[in-house]
Amino acid sequence: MLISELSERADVSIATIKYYIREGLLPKGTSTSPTRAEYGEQHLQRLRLIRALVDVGALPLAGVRAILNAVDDDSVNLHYLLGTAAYALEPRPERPVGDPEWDRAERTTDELLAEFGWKVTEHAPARLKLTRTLATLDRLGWHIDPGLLRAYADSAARIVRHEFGTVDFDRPRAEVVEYAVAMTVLMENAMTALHRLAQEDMSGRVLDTAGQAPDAPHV
Amino acid sequence: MLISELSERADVSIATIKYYIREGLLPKGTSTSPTRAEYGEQHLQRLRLIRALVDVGALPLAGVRAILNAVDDDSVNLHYLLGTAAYALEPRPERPVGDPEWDRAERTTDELLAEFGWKVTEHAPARLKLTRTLATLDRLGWHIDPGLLRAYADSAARIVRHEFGTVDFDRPRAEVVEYAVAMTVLMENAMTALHRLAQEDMSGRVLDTAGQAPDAPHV
DNA sequence: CAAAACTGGAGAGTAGTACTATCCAAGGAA
DNA sequence: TTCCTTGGATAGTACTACTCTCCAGTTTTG
Repeated sequence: MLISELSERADVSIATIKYYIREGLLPKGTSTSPTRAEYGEQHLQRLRLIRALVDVGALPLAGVRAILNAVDDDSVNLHYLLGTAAYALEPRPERPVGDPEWDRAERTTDELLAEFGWKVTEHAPARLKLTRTLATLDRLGWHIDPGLLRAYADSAARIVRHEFGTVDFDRPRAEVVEYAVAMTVLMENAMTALHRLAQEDMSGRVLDTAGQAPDAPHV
Repeated sequence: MLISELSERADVSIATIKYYIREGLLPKGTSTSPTRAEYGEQHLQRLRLIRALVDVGALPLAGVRAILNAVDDDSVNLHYLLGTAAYALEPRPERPVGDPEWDRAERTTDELLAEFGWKVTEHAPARLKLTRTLATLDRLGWHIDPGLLRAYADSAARIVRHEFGTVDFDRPRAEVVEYAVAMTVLMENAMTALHRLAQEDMSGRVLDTAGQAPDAPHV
């Protein structure tokens, strides 16, 4: 197909497709004449994946590029690829030194990981993210209930067992790899959405709502 | 305290503090002379909350402003405030018409909400977010296992019960309100971080990792 | 008491991200 | 043959979140 058809089928403007090609997110079409190039189904699928990661996953293009490079590199195994996705999802926060809140948060994180027997690398972005969140809450004067944290971790473990149960590792690598990336990025969205829905339901049950509708934003 | 002390204690540059005041995120200090103004502890706390929402919660400043306006408005009850926070967290996605994937996803969302008995408004951003995520996965050719979705929802319900258990509704309103906002925004971070940590652990157990370390980004 | 440093306030300038628009000459379709 | 589309390149735009510079008045310091 020509670029115009690709543009229409993926619902992405030609200018944007050209931009993605320039930026190395999408491979070039195969030239058939000096002013014509042919695009295939794989271009369409890739374009849809990019849009999904950008629109739904809210990833910066640099992150998308990092993930796609790893996806395309056959020497990268799946565990490592998931790691790459995790890195792309989060800019690496640097660890402040001599910060009492950070040190306390780090201890809490380490204890939790030990308690659940989770083996993750020292520099896993998610580990730093958790630590930073706990340190920030501490700095704001709120100390998180350890039981709540354990409930989160317990839920995470349960969910991940479910997720891995749905992966068919016998399918072609490219397919498994794209599925894994979509799982990591998109289902995280679904999870936070469900969290907020449960919160809205619970807050409606617990709190007085008489006279105020919660369906109009207060901006 | 003067602006320089506020800047130092909150670890935010004077220029940025001035910018926040201009943008209406932070109230002015009380002027003591034409070139001097006094800032109090509440300025410091507010500044820390802004930084937490921006840095850890990755909220845009417009979203932070919307939340803070609702926090400061005593006529806004807690249920409504949580709704405001939810709106600030997500730009309202518009609903495409005549899109088969979207319609299927919407049906899945509605069924799930009905099954769990969650009462949420029609236009809840989280509801649209979930629908959009499911529609996107559908468009990419992956159909989510209903059991997995139910596992997510189940975890969300369990977590929210825990969260509401830790809130002391008898404390002063300002305190409860800030706690609720922090809960919504920051603990979501903690949740996704734990999800990724559980994923890394599981992927290390299930997949071959020989010869490759997952702790260096593939960029 | 004079020089240096700091203050609040205002406006302009900057860096990064993600496009979007314009131009061009060569090909193809009506 | 006339018009439209194409690939390729370059420049421009919109938005966000600061950051810088300037100013005149005010403290602080030597």
